[in-house]
Amino acid sequence: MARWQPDARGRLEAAAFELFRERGFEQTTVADIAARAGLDKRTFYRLFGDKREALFSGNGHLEELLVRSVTETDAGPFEAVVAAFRLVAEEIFADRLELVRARQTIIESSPELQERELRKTGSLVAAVTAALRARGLDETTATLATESGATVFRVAYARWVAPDSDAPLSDLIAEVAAELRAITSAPTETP
Amino acid sequence: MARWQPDARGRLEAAAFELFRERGFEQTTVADIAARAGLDKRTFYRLFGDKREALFSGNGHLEELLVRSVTETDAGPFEAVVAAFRLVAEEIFADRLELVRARQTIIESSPELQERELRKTGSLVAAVTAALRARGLDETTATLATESGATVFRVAYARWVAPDSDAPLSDLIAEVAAELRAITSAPTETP
DNA sequence: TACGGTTATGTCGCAAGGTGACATCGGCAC
DNA sequence: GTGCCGATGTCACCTTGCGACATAACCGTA
Repeated sequence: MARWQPDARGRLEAAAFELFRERGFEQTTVADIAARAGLDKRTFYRLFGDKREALFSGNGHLEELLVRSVTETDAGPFEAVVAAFRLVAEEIFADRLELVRARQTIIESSPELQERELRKTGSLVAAVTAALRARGLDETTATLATESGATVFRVAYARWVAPDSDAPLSDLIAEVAAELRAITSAPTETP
Repeated sequence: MARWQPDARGRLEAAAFELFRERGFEQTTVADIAARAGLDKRTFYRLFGDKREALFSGNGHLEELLVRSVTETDAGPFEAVVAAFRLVAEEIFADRLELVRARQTIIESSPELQERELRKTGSLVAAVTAALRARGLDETTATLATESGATVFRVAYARWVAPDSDAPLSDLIAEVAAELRAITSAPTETP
């Protein structure tokens, strides 16, 4: 997979991450990234569709894990999705807090990157929904379960990434899921 | 608000909408849009931050309506959000099905526009969340209620826009909200 | 009505994103 | 070695988006 020098793709990702941290996303040129990786701009565009994509390569792995988890359980749809996110939290995020925070800082600094992240999570959600449907659930139920699960994850994730947090992500997910149940369960009428 | 010719902004929006329908988003150049509106490319960029923005101008109005609705009720957070979306459905969407469908077709044809839409709804959500917090709710509850409400809206909206739908959007929202309650209310264990 | 000031618009130039076409070079099979 | 193939580089190009400056239309006012 690597001929001239090993792992061109990996080098580009690393270079991009460094430069985005050093100068910010918008102040970094694709040519800069390529140069730091010892490659040409054109090569970057052959490996990544986009300048932004260099930051979003782990998503394939994530999706695979989520889909597998949701597929291999018999739990109710919402529970299955929450469990899948907790698995991901432990397998992928747990021991990478600092890295995740740095990445998050970069993303928050650029509207373009926020948009891209939204789309990425959107396609994760779509994949998980498809997996639920493959278990025989109807479209609406599957979508609702996945989206709610994703919302729970996002809220928990935001708490986890916050500078003063210390609870494990997986625990936070469980807590937030419980809160969501409380809010939606009974129509509260306050006169 | 209009000096040389009336409503430059409106003319640009209309031109963009037309051209996006005729040739597609990517095949349309900002210069094309400006030309059809009888203006210059540079003028377009003074009125819109982006080529994409030409499609997302109604959002201000929407946000205002949502925030007002959520602010002026005493209902529980989730109920308040759902009610706000139903109001928007009636006030803004109800009699514009064809327009909305055309717009949706355009958006679905371009990843860039999908990202933008995601961000737009994201900022709507943020505004509504802020409104709920102003009512004294804590961050997590407010976020969860808003995000869940938005999910309900999205699912209902998707059904409504689908080519074979006929039920009013507002009714669909109510139905989907009920389904969400069913899914999250009781932890289903299927051994 | 002539004036100056304000404001929208036009013109010009340019950096950067993104892409197609073609050249080149390293490795591999034979 | 020869020759092929795939990864990379080079070049040219279009579009987005923006800064700087020029221009023209409208406004109030004397």
